[in-house]
Amino acid sequence: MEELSELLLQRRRKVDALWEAGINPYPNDFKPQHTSADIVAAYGDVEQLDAVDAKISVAGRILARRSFGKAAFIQLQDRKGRIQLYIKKDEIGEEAFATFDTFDIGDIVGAEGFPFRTKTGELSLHVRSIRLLVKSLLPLPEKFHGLTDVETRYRQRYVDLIVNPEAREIFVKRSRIVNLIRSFMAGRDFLEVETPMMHQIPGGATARPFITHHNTLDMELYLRIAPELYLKRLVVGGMDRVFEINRNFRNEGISVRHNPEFTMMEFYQAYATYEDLMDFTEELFCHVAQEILGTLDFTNQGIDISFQRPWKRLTVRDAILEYGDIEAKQLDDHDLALSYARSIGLTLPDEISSGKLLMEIFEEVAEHKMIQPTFITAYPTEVSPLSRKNDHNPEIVDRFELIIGGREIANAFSELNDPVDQKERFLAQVAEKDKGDEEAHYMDEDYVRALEYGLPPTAGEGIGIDRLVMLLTDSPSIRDVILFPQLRKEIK
RNA sequence: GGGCACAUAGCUUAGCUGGUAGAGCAGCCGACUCUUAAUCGGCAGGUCGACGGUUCGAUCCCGUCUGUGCCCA
Repeated sequence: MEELSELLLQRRRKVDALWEAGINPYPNDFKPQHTSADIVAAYGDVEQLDAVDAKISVAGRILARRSFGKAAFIQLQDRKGRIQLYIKKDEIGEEAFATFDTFDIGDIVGAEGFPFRTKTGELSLHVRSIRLLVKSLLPLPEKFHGLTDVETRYRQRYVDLIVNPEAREIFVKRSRIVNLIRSFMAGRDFLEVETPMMHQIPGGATARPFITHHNTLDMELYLRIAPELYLKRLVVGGMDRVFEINRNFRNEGISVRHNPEFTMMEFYQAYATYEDLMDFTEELFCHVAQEILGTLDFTNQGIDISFQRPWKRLTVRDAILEYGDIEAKQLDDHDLALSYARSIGLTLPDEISSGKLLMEIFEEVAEHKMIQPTFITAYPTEVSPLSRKNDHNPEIVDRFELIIGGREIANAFSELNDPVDQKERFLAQVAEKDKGDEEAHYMDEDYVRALEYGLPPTAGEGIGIDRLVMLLTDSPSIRDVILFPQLRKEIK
């Protein structure tokens, strides 16, 4: 048995005392008929409440307590918010008041009473009866500063949610954002589907996968890094408009922008191009921002961001020329571009390809500077093994990434649907993998077979939901928008 | 993986040049029938993240480890 501080022993003794008195400290027979928000909605505008003879019942956690000997106020928190309760000895009786006196901050109670206003005008519940529903054994953080230690906030999110209303608001907003996206997609006749999270061949992105093992099949499996190849198989199957909102897993570093598991929406639309998806993305993001924020102009971490359309569109090359300190002639010459890249601090091998070099320079000099929504287009073919080649220039593909606040938020392209070309691109990736590139694609023969049946001309897109939520909730870290972010093992 | 910073009571924290810790809230006892960071009186609560080292003596200086944050790869 662990040693408990006096503080924790006191609570445990109270529970023991309740059991001894024949009172269950964990009953489950109280049915609240109202929430704190119901009371505000019904009586928030009513000045004279003397005549109101409503019977209100609420349940929630005691967050604060102000006692006066024969009367007391408590702050009750339920799923909708907070409401003040007024408890008077005269009203509930001597015995009940003595019991009430043993209730602690953190306990969950059920109460019944009628609405009234205090002398200072605060809408409150005048309690006729109050019962303990759950005895809490652990003290909550203090009322004024709340819980600020970030480690505890992430490890014990339940405490964060109890004492920090702004934490709860973020997750309420997150839920609303996802719902808005779902209904937007449904409104465009997209079908929501679920494809495997466990892949025999990880594909659809350049990333290191998590590896697991299936015992009965005695087979290695990979947690998916993207659903892309399965969703496009569905388009082959005639499901012309599909989307999936779900988790991807990438075995990479953890930072304010990266969690090993994160949420993406991927969607595929047959007979559409990547250019159609730029318009689509503007419409979707503006719809969500308007509903969540009530505006298209907002601030994120102190920086003004505007979703006013149309959004800027730039090629990778033009973005480098605009934001970097390099001339076109220099950038277009491989050797000059390489020495430029090294001059700005990049460590690159001599044999780096032109496409990879271009992307390295782009990420170093341009990406983080693009604060306003910007579609970056004309990606090198060799870094885009699943994208359709541009009809006029086979060195680039019909692809865009959406950058907002200096971060990649979405990635989309017209899909490569030529099975011969796709097989060649896979083989090129396999060659890269053999050379030691752990992020290169695997060969997926079945995916090529699906393309051989015929993938309609299609465009597809992935949107990082966590990063979108960060943007719309003004959160500095991805951990603030993921309920239980990944952390190291807790030390005892 | 590299650099910098942080770890003191349940929570939020102070702690000088090295002499084994102080507060607010929460808690306990008492007073108080309209408070809202309620108020007033009293009390209790600490292996100073862990392990080593230096020292007569370490929360403090040094090293290693663990966890966390920020920056970089």
